[in-house]
Amino acid sequence: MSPIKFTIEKKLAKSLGRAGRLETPHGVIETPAFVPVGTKATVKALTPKQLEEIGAEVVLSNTYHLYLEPGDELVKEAGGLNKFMNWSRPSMTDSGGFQVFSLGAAYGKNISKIVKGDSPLLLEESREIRDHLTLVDIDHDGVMFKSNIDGSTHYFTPEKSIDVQHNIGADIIFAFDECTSPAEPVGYQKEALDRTHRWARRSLSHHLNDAENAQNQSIFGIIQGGRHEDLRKESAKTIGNMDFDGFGIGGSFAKEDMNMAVEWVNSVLPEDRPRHLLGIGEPEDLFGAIENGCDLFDCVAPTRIARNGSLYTKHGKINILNAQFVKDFTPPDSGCQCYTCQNYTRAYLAHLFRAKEILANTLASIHNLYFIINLVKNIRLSILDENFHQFKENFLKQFIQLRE
RNA sequence: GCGCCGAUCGUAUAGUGGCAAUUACACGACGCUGUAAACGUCGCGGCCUAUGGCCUCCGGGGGUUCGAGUCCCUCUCGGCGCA
Repeated sequence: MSPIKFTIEKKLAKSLGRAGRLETPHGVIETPAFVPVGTKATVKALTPKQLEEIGAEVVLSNTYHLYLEPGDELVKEAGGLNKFMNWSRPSMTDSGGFQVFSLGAAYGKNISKIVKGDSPLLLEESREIRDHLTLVDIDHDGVMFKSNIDGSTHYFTPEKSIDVQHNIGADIIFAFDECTSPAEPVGYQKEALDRTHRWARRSLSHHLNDAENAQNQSIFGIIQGGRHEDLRKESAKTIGNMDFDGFGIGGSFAKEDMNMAVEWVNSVLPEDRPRHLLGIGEPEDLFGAIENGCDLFDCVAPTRIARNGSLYTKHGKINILNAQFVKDFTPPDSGCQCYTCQNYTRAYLAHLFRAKEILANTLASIHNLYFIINLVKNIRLSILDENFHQFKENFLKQFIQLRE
């Protein structure tokens, strides 16, 4: 008996999209929904109260980070993630699978899990030999991590990840997977995919063997397969046939074929369980992902770019540090109903950022998260109101700026 | 008046014969997609027939030298000391 319950309220005509509700032990998530990332049991620069006011329905923390600091046992002792961080709504933890990528293939390199379709990384002939220094060593059974904090080594297996996630105690946990680099050739993607599938099976059975935790926590399996249709479909079939409560879609895409890759996967996955597109969350990406059947999205982008001075507006992103905003006394995004836009000007934010004042991070994060969360809520409404396509067109027409 | 020290990109600095010249901050721009991230990258004298070339440049003037931010003389300004 799964601790979560997913119901589809309305389907989008002639596509895989849907609006629904996901009931969890800490309350309901109306889907599609954006999930703010609170890696170390905090969404950086924001209090849980601010998160609630913004409209966040769920947050995602990270197994690897909490294991290292302050330690999953301590989180358990504190009463679990929700109690520890004073968050009363639903919670999730990522399994650490992303760190296999970010501390591994991506370590020290200018590489992102999403690359442009014309990126040289995708060309066979430009691929480098995998010999650069990383903090990760993958083997059949698990992954050796070298802590980015103090250099100590830690071995993660699927069982270890699940144990840690049980201690942390989020409502939804993820199977331990290997998030691959988009620069990996298809042969490696296949090898990694088989490993991820074996690890999924082990994650699931280890979770279900712990009856007490399995009663309170649900587990999502993760689909991989890079940008290859056959691998993606194989993965969706394999993971979809396992008894997971929901699914995560992970790994690397070419930006341009993300919609297609998501469509490959979601056309194979059982439709009665929620699908979480891991790590995706730029506005222009959300429409396609929702249209192609994804229900949940987490992404660091809104909060990270906020702290670095980029703000979403209905006309695209702006860099508030640009000289043109120094004397701009209009709100960051005029018409926006968030606390920041209701009370502060671009000039003030520009000042806070230039002065490196800590409030800059908070006000910018409030705005960007509100922007994205509200965008997804409005997409949801547009599905219920049957005007998704009109809403999408109107939004993107304004948002995708015509650059020169 | 005498002596000593100092003057280099907006600011603070590095540089004791090969230098368009170090570093930091500031400034300008860009990037960030399951957070190694309040971070990172690039630019910051001018011009061009521009992965190279030319001109100008380290308070002013003069000198030594193949070559001077660097050595010498002198002036200006500033600091300190002695009168």
